[in-house]
Amino acid sequence: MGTTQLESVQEPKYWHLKTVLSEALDSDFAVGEILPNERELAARFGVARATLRQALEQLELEGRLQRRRGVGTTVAPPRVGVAVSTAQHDWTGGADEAWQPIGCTTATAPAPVLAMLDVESDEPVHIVRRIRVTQGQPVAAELLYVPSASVPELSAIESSPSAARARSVVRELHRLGLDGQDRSVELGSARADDAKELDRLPGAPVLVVTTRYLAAGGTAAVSVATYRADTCRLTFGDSGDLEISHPGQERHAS
Amino acid sequence: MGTTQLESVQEPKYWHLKTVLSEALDSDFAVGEILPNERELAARFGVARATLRQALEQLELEGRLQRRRGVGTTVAPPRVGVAVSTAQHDWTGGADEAWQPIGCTTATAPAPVLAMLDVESDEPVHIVRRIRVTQGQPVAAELLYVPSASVPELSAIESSPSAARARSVVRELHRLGLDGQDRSVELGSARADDAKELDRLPGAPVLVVTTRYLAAGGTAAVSVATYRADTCRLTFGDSGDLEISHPGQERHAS
DNA sequence: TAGTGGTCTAGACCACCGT
DNA sequence: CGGTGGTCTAGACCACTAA
Repeated sequence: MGTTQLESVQEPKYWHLKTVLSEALDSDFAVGEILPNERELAARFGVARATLRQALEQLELEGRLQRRRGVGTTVAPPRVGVAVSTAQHDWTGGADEAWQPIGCTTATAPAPVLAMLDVESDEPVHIVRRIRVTQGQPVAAELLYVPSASVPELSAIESSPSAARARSVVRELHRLGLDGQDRSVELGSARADDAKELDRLPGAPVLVVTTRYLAAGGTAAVSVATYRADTCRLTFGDSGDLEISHPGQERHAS
Repeated sequence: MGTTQLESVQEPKYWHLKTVLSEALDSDFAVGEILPNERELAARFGVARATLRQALEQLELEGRLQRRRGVGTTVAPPRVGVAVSTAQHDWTGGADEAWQPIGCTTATAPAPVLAMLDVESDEPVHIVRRIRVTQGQPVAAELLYVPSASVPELSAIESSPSAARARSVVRELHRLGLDGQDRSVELGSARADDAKELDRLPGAPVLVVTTRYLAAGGTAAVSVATYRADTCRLTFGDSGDLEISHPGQERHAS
């Protein structure tokens, strides 16, 4: 009769811990503040460190915490909204929020990408490496696969430096007007090279945005961009191709 | 001199394990096949079970494996592409791929949702619960927040059954033509109730799609949909509002 | 060098599923 | 019931950062 939910102790410890910590973050901590270290937190809650870590991992996954080896655990700022639509493809460099070409190689594309490109399996394509920086922080690393056919004017300058050739490829790509673009988003884990660019450890959760750029009835290029899942909120502006506003830039815990 | 990368053994065991397993999955296993259990796999690779589990978790995160308590670990099929755009909002029920209204309550919206709605903090809104099913599998659970002002014709029938009222709200919502929709995607972990609908454990990784439906110059409704991150690939059709095709329905390991 | 988070171990018990 | 994955423990050592 009087038993108010005495049976529901089936809840795992780490899950309960996560809830408690989450509420503490809302009320007792400011953004950027550093938490006590894991060993102390574990002792304070009377659990093993592995259990405490399971809770912290969840909170980091949700973008509430940020952990750095050798430093500590800090309260993360709200996720930054990054626009993923309306031809950011048109900006090459410089601006405060833009893609920065890093380098360019020529090789055959991996199978999943090949399936989206209109090229032969053994035909090498340009692979441009770009980094997206927002508010001083790297948020995404991209591989842009561009068939030679899409940038016919690029034959002679093969021996130019990698970063310069990257810019050339992107510039040439601009000359093709885009007819549209297919896009998909899925969860992934950062490869070693992506992790390095994103200042994360390998295996960190990322949002993989695959974009197929359509031009002249075919696939002009394919982009595979990996966004930091802990710090990013991808925004899409479907409002009738109007100017995209910056919707939820400010959002706080409540 | 002749040392070819002898120093790079800094790679964590679980990371190397993941790579080895991933390649084994590509070559030696078919979709749906069950793997040896964790204790045996750990023994076979000469690592602790916790380490083996770390590798399996990564592979599950990437949608390569599916694990079910009491059953075992199976090879997952390729992720299913689910369209997240172009008014699926217009289908109420029945079709093979659609939202199924489950129930409806009336309460005040949580703070983040409130910030997107044009209502007072204490004003209750309709909260419609819907499930999205694709190919017989539940892929998403949604909470649709609808201010009373958006569905003015709905006053009298308060006492109808929950599922019926859910359908009514959605039907009424259709009468407003949509002017557009803002959408964002971020990583989250499944709440207990969502996890139940999605046939997953609480905390499972999900893609949270937040949509703001615009009508008559204001926000007509806000949808918060949580998609299973392990089985779903969200697709967006930006190709000039054309008919959306079903792009990567077939993709295999290579 | 001291302190942090990241990795790893070798166990134990529990919740769940099918038989 | 036996077997599976899920949770939890109490340690140990390592890689990294900053003072």
